[in-house]
Amino acid sequence: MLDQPTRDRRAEQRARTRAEIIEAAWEIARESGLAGITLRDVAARVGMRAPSLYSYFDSKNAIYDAMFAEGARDFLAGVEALTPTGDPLTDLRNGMRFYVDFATADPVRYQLLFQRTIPGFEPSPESYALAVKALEIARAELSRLGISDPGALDLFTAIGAGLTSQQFANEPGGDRWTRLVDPATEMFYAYVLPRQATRRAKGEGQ
Amino acid sequence: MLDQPTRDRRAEQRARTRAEIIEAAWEIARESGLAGITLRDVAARVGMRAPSLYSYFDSKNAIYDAMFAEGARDFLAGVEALTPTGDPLTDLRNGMRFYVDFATADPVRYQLLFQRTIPGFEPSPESYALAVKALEIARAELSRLGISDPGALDLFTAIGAGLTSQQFANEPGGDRWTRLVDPATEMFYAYVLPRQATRRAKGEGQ
DNA sequence: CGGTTGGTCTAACATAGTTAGAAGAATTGC
DNA sequence: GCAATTCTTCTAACTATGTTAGACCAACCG
Repeated sequence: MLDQPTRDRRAEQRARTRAEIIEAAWEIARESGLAGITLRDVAARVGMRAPSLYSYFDSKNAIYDAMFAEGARDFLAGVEALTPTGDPLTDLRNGMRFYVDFATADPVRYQLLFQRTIPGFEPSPESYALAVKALEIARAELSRLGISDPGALDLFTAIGAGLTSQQFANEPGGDRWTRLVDPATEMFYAYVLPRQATRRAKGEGQ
Repeated sequence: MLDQPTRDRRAEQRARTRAEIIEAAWEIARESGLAGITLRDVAARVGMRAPSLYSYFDSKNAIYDAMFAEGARDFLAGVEALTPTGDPLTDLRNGMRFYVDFATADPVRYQLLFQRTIPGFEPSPESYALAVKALEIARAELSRLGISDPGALDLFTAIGAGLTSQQFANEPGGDRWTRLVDPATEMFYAYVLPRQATRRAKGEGQ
């Protein structure tokens, strides 16, 4: 029973250091912006010199990618935690509200996840898949609410993205746009409702 | 009649060179992205070395600012060229259509004007004022259509911005979101119409 | 205990934006 | 017409940043 060490202490230490590096990068990003991250600063914050980071990440973009993956996991977890009530308007409102809250809770994270703002950075397929999965859940949920037109989902996400991006671009920290989540949801729902009814009447929905 | 030279040839030459530099910067941006502009490349394209550009612009960001101003002037000219028909739905559609077309016609220009994507770059007040003026025209137009609720304008711009940003972020070059301009406009109009009627009935509008 | 692996370092490179200061060209003033 | 001034361009260099090469040292493994 005392044979083979079940823990790989080396790997554990390595994972801890990686997490520490990511955390330092988040801190710097929140203080100086996403683009304000420099490897020398990150390294200094974890008590290293810049080149040492390359034992843990292949490149600066690999650090961004790890941050992206972390953010995408948080987003996915939040989406999965949404508990549909069955009332379409309420569920739509909660969905858009979650999106906007997620964005305003950590603008830097939002910028990394949903805006193409780091020159030369693209998330790896694995990281991106997390974000895609969250959207797929949203799509399935809308479908469950009877909104199966793909254009409707695109329109819905565009409204959420528009409110958020306008907020950040024109009045960061304020709520001039984000306070429009409820009316925007009502607008959207009022628009898709009759179409949905028509489709159902024609036997297209289910 | 032959006294004082009415033309300042020096200034004219200077203005020409400045324009040439800006044009070279646009070319590089369209080829390699906004962030792909390097002063050495720009200089090479106009037959100079990088430091010489500093005779014409205080910094790289000053070049971005001149590009921003040029784009904002184009946008403003387009907005002013919109000729309202008086039919609200048509005018709204034309307005959003113009915005989306302007964006897709030159993504790099759109990125510079409407997204915060160049680290450390902020348009100068003079340049920004041009963009603000365009929005002011849009606001006045909506007001003329009877839509005087400020939230309505914000919602309208958010929809346009959302469709555009989703298009660029998720399917650059395609039309999955931009083709939703017409339905989105109808959705918006159907939403504000009754409210507008109510306000008018109450004597709030004019 | 000796060899291997892994982590950290210093030194250095390439590419950026930017500055200093010299050299040359164009314009202006007498 | 020439001298002084101003403008333009250049080379050289500085700083900052991502990244690589290679040495050193400690920890682990047989």
